[in-house]
Amino acid sequence: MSVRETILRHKLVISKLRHKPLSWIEIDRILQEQSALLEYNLTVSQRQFQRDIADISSLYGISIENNRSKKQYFIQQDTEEAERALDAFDVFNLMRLGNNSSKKIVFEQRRPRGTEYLGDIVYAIHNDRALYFDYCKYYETEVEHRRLFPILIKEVRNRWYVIGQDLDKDSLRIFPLDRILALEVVKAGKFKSVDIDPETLFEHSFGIILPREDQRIEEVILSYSEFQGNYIKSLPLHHTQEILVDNDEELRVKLNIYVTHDFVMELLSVGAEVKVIAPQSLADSIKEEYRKALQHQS
DNA sequence: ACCCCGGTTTCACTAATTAA
DNA sequence: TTAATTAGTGAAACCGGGGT
Repeated sequence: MSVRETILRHKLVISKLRHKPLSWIEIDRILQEQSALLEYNLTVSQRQFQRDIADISSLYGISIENNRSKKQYFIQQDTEEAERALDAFDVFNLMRLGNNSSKKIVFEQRRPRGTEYLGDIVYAIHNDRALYFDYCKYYETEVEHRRLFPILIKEVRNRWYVIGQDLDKDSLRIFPLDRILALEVVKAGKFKSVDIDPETLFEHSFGIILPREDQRIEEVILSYSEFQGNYIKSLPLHHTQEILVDNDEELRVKLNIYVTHDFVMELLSVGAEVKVIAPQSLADSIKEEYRKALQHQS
């Protein structure tokens, strides 16, 4: 009957349901078993369980539904957000339950990600507001004031970015949120029409680097070692990734993207695990990078 | 000692779905 | 189509903990 019990119950229900759908009878049984195991009483009435479902939905954005023909509850998961919500929920619980500086859980060290501004920025985008903020170009040293008309926010590799029209420079700019300070949402009606489709803007970009004016989308074919191929299969480089060959010698994939600097760096980061099949220009620039790297070492 | 609050249970009822 | 079963909802009462 404590808050702790409620949270524990939510966690248990979600993790079990995530594993497989369960009927109320089964859920009740699981809660009973766990109550015997732990020193908490997690058993509740079915009515309360209904409220839990509602609470879980509003707290974590995870929606539990019932399949009436099978009489089973299950987690409705057909969106990316739902998946994200579950991830966030896992981490949340890890941090809560593994509390008071347990040495058994090691989190990656990271700086604040600027996510505290996410809400404001989303609001500004929806309501055609401008953003005024200070931007630290190089960590903490110099700060410049920026005025931006935000168009979209995007997450790339655990970092959030806001993309918009710079009101002073009158061009499209990208700012990582973790270097934004003192953000203000300001009314700025006149800077409206920006001719950009957020859906397609980054469609063929590897990360958040926008292609140059004259840059073309290229068909990139890569051959990964079997070992590295497993990573590539589970976490595709790009949503256009297509598997051409998958055997015990190589994983060959095709991507349709702009070859930008960050993409080249990504390929370099796995060293000899990847071979560029096409285009030749990319293979050349990889070779060139390695050649320079060799020269740097005495 | 007392009250208040929030989570919980109980109960009565409705809605949806399946079985007959 | 109807009856039966079960999920879902609302209201009221209950109860334990925390604060005054």
